[in-house]
Amino acid sequence: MESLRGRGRRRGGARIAESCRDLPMLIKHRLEQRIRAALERVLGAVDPGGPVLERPADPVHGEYASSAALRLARTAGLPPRGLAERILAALELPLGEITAEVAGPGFLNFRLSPTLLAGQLRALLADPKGCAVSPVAHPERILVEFVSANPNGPLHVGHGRGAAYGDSLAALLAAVGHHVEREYYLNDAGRQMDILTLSVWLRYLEELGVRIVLPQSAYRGDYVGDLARGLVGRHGRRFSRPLPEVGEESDPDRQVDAWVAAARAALGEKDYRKVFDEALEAMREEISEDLASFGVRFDRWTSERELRSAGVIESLLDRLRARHAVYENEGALWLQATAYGDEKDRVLVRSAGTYTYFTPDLAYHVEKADRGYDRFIDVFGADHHGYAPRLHAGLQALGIEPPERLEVVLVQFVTLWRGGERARMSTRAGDFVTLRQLREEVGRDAARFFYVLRSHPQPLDFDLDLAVRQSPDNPVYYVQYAHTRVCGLLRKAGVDTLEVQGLERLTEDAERRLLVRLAAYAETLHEAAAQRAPHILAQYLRDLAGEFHNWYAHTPVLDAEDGLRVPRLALAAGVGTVLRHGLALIGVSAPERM
RNA sequence: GCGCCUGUAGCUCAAACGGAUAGAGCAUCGGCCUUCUAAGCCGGUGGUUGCAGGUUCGAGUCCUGCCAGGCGCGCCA
Repeated sequence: MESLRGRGRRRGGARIAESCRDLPMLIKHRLEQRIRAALERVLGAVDPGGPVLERPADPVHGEYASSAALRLARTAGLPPRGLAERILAALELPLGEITAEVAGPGFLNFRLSPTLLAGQLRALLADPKGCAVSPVAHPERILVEFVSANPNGPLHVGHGRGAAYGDSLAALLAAVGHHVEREYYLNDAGRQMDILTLSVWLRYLEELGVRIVLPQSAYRGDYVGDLARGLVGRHGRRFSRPLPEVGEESDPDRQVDAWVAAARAALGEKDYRKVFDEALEAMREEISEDLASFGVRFDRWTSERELRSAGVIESLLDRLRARHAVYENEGALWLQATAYGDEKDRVLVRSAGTYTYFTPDLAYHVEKADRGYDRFIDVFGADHHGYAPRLHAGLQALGIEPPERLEVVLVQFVTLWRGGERARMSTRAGDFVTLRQLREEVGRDAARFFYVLRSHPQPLDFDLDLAVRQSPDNPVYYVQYAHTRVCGLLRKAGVDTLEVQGLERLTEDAERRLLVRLAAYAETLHEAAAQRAPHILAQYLRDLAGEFHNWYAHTPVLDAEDGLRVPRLALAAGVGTVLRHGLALIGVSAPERM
């Protein structure tokens, strides 16, 4: 956990602080340290055996609570409440800022003073761009690799979840002070690309009037036909050849490989490469456009093909051989993955001489490690979970330490429902709803918010009919509307710069709840980033919007009684600032009017 | 068969290394627009947290065993 920089604001201070990184935004951590210190004074060095500080569900228990006395009562040989009293006596609280009391069976409850809350809001308003979020104590260079869908078909709604998750995660990590890069690994060299090339060529022949039968493993989505028609448009009959004769194979994989070989022979290397390149380029562009209009941009697209031609695979194999981590068996080259925690040894070079999917991917991860990141996070679909131990094994075999530098996050599947029925999603069969269709139907904001509202290890049911039909009821509008209302208030008030005095007078229950919620924003971001869980942020924003709507509906702002207008405007401005900041992190717009 | 993930209101989901009365949205029922945007607010109904044990002051959360679903277990990617 990060430690706080700088000292806390003293009570009653009207001055606006120093620089934003010195602001005491993480009250929680500051309080936590004091409690630990008090525990040590009372009991000596002990393991608190659990969290020292929690957030009680019920506001009557204060803003923070500690259950440490309950847990430590036995080892201390004291009744819980008695121990809590002693801890309380030993606690050096910032006087006038936080009050504490013993409650219930032995909880310590903490309440933030209006002065402290006012200071938090002041700090927030002084830093609208960064929301006064103090950075982590140890910023890391982090690479987040996500989506990385094979360029052999359009992105579908499953990829959309990975895109929304990965982008939001990267934004969160950056917001708490890490140096973050977003990367897409483009599998543009593998067997799947050959199969796409074959599929496009066969469709192309069909466009020219040849009767064809697609091999079982070929791609058959509509987009393949689009690619084929593009070829016809640009190149006419340039790729026209007699349909090759390919013998029957019982194994679909071998069958399609035979077809690929036949297509390559028929077209010749140059024309084969041309079809390949055009299909690849068209897919790459489509993917990148889809992502861009989904609000997702990558700092880097790493091409497998370029990695290969740079010789990374050969040097990977050399390094593995030098470390005696590979062996030959039945004509194939195997990684001794079982020696590094994997369930099975893994083939790197097939007996046919080609590489498996794993080999260039491992080389890619080695290249990432060589680039010097402190951490690289892979966002994978849940179907890849068996793949993580393999990558870890490969890196360990190379002596790349520590193992936790590679973090694999698994995002569960999206099940799509349409007309009350599950829609199957298979790239190969071309039977899927694309990310583009989703965006066009439900809109980018709603789609991104919906995706990220659910925790990523949880399978997601995406009901298209519902998402379309209920779009005005979608939670994203609820949050956006709160922002709109803030903008309306400030617009009507006609103020550019807000005075930040008198904030201590915001003492209504609803105002206090909002102040507390705003003060917790920074620690919420830290929590969400540390847990790799953007949904924590999304849920926070929804809660904040809810508390704001409630307050707004019952509290006059522009016509507030004596002297409350300015503080209330400031409070609204604080809400607007956090909503804008938080929505930006999850790629959702914050409109000024709706 | 083995491994990973999941099981919470009618539906979709929250619940921060175990904490106080398990919360939202949708749906449903009833109120609130001459007053800062009703894409809103207030209230009601709705729960044996899959089942059975265990650990302890305390379990949706941890352990064991069942049940149900998803995914994986390839010289596919």
